Amino acid sequence: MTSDSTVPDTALRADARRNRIQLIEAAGRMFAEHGPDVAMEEIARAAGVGIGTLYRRFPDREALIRGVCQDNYRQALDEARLAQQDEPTAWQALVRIVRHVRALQLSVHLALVSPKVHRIITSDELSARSRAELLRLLDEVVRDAQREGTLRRDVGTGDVAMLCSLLLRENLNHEFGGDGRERRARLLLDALRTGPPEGLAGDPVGLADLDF
Amino acid sequence: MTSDSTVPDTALRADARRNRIQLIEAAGRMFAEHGPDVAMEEIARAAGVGIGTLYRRFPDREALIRGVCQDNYRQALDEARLAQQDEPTAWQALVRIVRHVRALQLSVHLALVSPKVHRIITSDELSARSRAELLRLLDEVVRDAQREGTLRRDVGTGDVAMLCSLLLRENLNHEFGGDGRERRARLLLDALRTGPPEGLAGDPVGLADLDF
Amino acid sequence: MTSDSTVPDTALRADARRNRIQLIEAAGRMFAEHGPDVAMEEIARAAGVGIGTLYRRFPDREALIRGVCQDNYRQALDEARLAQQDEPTAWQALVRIVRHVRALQLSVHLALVSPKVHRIITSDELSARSRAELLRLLDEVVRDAQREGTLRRDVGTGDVAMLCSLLLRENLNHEFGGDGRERRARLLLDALRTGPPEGLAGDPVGLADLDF
Amino acid sequence: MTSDSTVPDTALRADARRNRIQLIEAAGRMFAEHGPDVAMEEIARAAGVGIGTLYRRFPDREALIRGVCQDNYRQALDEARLAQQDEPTAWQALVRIVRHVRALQLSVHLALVSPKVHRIITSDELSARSRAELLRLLDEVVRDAQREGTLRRDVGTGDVAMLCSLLLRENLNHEFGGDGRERRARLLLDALRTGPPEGLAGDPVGLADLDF
DNA sequence: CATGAATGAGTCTTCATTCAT
DNA sequence: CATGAATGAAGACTCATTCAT
Repeated sequence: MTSDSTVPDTALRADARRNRIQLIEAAGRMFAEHGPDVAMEEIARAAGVGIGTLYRRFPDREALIRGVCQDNYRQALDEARLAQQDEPTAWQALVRIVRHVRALQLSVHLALVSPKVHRIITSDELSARSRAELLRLLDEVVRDAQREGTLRRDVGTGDVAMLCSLLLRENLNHEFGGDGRERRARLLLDALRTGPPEGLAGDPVGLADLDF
Repeated sequence: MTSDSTVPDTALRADARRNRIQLIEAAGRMFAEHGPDVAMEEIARAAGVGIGTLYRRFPDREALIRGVCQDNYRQALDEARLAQQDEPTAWQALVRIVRHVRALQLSVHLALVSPKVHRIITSDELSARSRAELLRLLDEVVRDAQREGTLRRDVGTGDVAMLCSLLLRENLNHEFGGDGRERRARLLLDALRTGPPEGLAGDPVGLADLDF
Repeated sequence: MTSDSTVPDTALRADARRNRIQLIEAAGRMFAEHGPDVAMEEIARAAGVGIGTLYRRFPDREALIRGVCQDNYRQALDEARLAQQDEPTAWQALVRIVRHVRALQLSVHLALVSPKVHRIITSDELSARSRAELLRLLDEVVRDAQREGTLRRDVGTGDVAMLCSLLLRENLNHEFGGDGRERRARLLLDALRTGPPEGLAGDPVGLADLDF
Repeated sequence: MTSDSTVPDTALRADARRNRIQLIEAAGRMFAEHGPDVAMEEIARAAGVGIGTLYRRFPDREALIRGVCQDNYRQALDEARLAQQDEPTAWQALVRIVRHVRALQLSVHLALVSPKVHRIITSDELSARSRAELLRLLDEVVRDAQREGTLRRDVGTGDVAMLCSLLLRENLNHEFGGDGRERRARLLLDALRTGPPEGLAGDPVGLADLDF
């Protein structure tokens, strides 16, 4: 669940490693709920450790954000690999990636929310590596799907990535109601398909359930 | 550019009204660049007034946010009305609305960024009225477009609104490079059309120019 | 009710004089209720004038405090003179002065409350004159009462003044309940009388109705 | 000198407890000298700690005021208990209480000075308990003295308490000069005695040495 | 003259980070 | 190592006073 190539897990005593994991998880939860400026002390409390321990593990807020996002990227990469391996067609792999690669949502949200966080994440070496690997994999799937004839030939991997990114910008807290997320994903996939649109599940969404 | 039905402009002395407008504009710029927590003093400086003047006009940060968003909503509504009036077909009106109603971007961004701001905006009476009017107008256009046969019949006004919202979640500052925005809008519109996709302008976007 | 030898009333236009009176009265009320630090703007509002008008009449807070207290002292002096004139015996005059010279309460309270105000009042020329006159008059009454044989000979005018001052320190707002004030005045007078104590009106005060 | 049943001293680290005591003492001194609105930073400086430490120990001004007054009440209660134990007659105990229970002076002064402080103190649970205990004790002494025949039977414990309160309203800073305080206490006690007044020590106080 | 808008210095309070226990 | 106490810089907000309308 949590890992960090810079500070190999095995270099830490069992209890120290447990603290690190708890901190990353707690920080992720707190960032999601209260934004990237939550009080460090709140995070420590949520992780069940003292503020001093937090700072021993992550020398400042920036390091903690990096830690959380690295964890994020690694999970996303794992999920994407599984999708590519398990699905019979490239299109199905793409669909699964687009619809289910949620792990990145927190990182994207944080970057979106704060220019400072954006800078932190884009300049992080470790995340950059996972990101590159992830895009390489997406690129394979995209090309395969185009070779299959299931994906429009006039879109590039970058286009697909941008649409994914759009989907990831869903609000972490106050979501649109109901099955909105699923409908949006399907509509976007329809935009990418060759051939006529699939039917949409559920009823058309009316004026209600909009939060803006 | 700026207006407010609660505190009619004409109730303010000329200089006071000018300050109010400058403050709303400066605040909008600063919120966009630095998020909803910019120092109030920075905003005042950007508007070229003293901090006291800011607080005289807007008793606290919340009031200022409300002011900015009310202004936003009103502009969005004006633009949407023009689109409906000027365009020959409902589909073209819809396209124009989807692609050009940018006025709301700041409000949506702010709401997205902070649960607190989300609460402030959704509970603001004046914004609520503009929002309702805007949705009513969108609803008309959607139904007309469906009657024309240009818009898929299995989507509702809410679906369209949600896709707009997705587009509005573009990043205010560090944009994807180039014509990304335009391509995304077109792809989304393709998802809504009846009939085969239009051709996309420009070249497929590759792996470069992605900011996550 | 209000007067000021420094700025003779007749030097002011009718409306200006009315403003001055309203300001002194409003300031007195606000000082009593909210202490000597009430916002100047509140005072102006209570007087029904703009803040600019207040500052035109009293160049700063200190001047306003002086104005209020001068008014106070003058009223107190008037009341004391009446007591001396009207009462048949010196003891009765003293009793009336001790029990009824309430006009000074606000000034004493303010001086008690804030060292700064204390300095302002004690250094005010005009108030000083009234105060001296008041003490001279009290001195006469005290000596007369001692000559009558109704007042203990081992107390001086200063002692009597101090007891008055004690009584004036009653709380302006949150008073002790009921007839406490009257009982306290009688008890103090008993301490000054020759001969046995008069009976106290009302029932002994129990533990209830104490606010400290 | 300082204690607090809510936050037992022993629950604090040695250095933290020392800070708490220093803060209460410094705050008491500063409140007495400059009123209940002294800058928090001044208090911190006077206590020799940083502003942050003050706020860690007392989350806001109100809490600090409560802390100071709780300390006050407890000291007053201790002194009163000693008086009751040590003095041979109830009258002597009463005299000692009336003349020497000075610990409360600061609390009474603060309550007198500001309605807000008054509210804070009267609504504080811990102070309320000490106050009740203090009054219960005074009640015993009053009844005993009446049984002894040394205290007027037409006064109640409430009357005595009110006179004490009057004495406590002495000015904290700019006192009347000289032995005024002692004379005032004696005069008040004379008002409460059965039998003829005791002689007053010192010379009658003249017109000088009056500060209003 | 009266008004109320503008100004900015002064306070309170929070929180990231450091360091003694 | 873990803890939580101490610190002070930073930012929100208030209000006395000045000045343009």
